[in-house]
Amino acid sequence: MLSINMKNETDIRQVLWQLAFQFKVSTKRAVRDYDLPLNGMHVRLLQMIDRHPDCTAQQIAGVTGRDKAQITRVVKELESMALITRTPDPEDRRAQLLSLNEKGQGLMARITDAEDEVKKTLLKGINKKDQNTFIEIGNRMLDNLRISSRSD
Amino acid sequence: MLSINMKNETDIRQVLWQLAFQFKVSTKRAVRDYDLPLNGMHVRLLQMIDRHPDCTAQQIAGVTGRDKAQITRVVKELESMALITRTPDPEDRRAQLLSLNEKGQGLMARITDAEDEVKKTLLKGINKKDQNTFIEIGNRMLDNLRISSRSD
DNA sequence: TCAATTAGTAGACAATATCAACCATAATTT
DNA sequence: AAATTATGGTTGATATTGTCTACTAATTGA
Repeated sequence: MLSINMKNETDIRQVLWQLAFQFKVSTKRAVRDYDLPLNGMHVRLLQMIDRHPDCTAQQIAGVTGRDKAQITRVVKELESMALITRTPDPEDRRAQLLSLNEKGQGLMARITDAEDEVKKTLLKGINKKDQNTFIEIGNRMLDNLRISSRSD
Repeated sequence: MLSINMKNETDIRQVLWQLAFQFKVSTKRAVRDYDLPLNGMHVRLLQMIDRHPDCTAQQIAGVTGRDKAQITRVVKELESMALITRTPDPEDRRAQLLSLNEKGQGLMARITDAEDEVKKTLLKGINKKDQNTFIEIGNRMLDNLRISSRSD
């Protein structure tokens, strides 16, 4: 057999890409199964706003690494769906503070249910210690990538 | 401080999404820095074909989980860029065997260079054992997701 | 032989990402 | 204060990626 199989060894890239893709697909399906009229970015932003109340679009763009134009659009959609409210930042009249309204919070609770199911599937048979190890190593990788892109 | 921060604990979702996104961005930048006229899917498919010579579009769709229509399109683009060749499968005249031609192989070598740099950055300071642990746990998660989506 | 599958294609469309130009406000410089 | 520069957000254009349906040709199985 020798080293003929080298090209087939599991690559970190494969794992990352596949994992992200499969997770996205699973989440999408779960959200759909819960009859939530939301796409991936809607879900993502609602979560961000839920986690960071009174954040600004700019902050979300920074944390997620997405383009601010994209954030603007999704935020506008969420507002037109009456899920979030935008209030001008008293400290800086250019900025707007984002927060979930009641309807948004209700939906968020159902999103959480849907995602918890996916998480339960994802983590089946993986003990707490391994989960933490995975997250810890993953975060170190993230730091590596973020640092390198800062000094572009 | 108490448990006020619970909502901010690092979530496996955050790690997966961020990692995939940042990795994609880094790879894209690296490919661009090498002046390779390719988008993400081009790169992805070239890699697949390089790793699995004489594979079919269907196999790629299966392994990556992507829609076969999408594969068809990218394959056609790669062919029109004269990077791959399609030969009818003698065993099954519906199928076509994909392989890199000389130009494709040359490009592939440069893609590998670009991606190796990203990988080097990603894995900086993470020892081999941790890398393997990460991949191993990641693969277990992948199996979980794949199994669950089979029995839809 | 005939029905059910399967590999690939094509069209339409939704979702996500990127880029540049722009406005209003804020911060900085002179 | 006036001019300049930087920042938060918006808009438009466009590229890329993902999904769904319908279709053809070839294969498989009963």
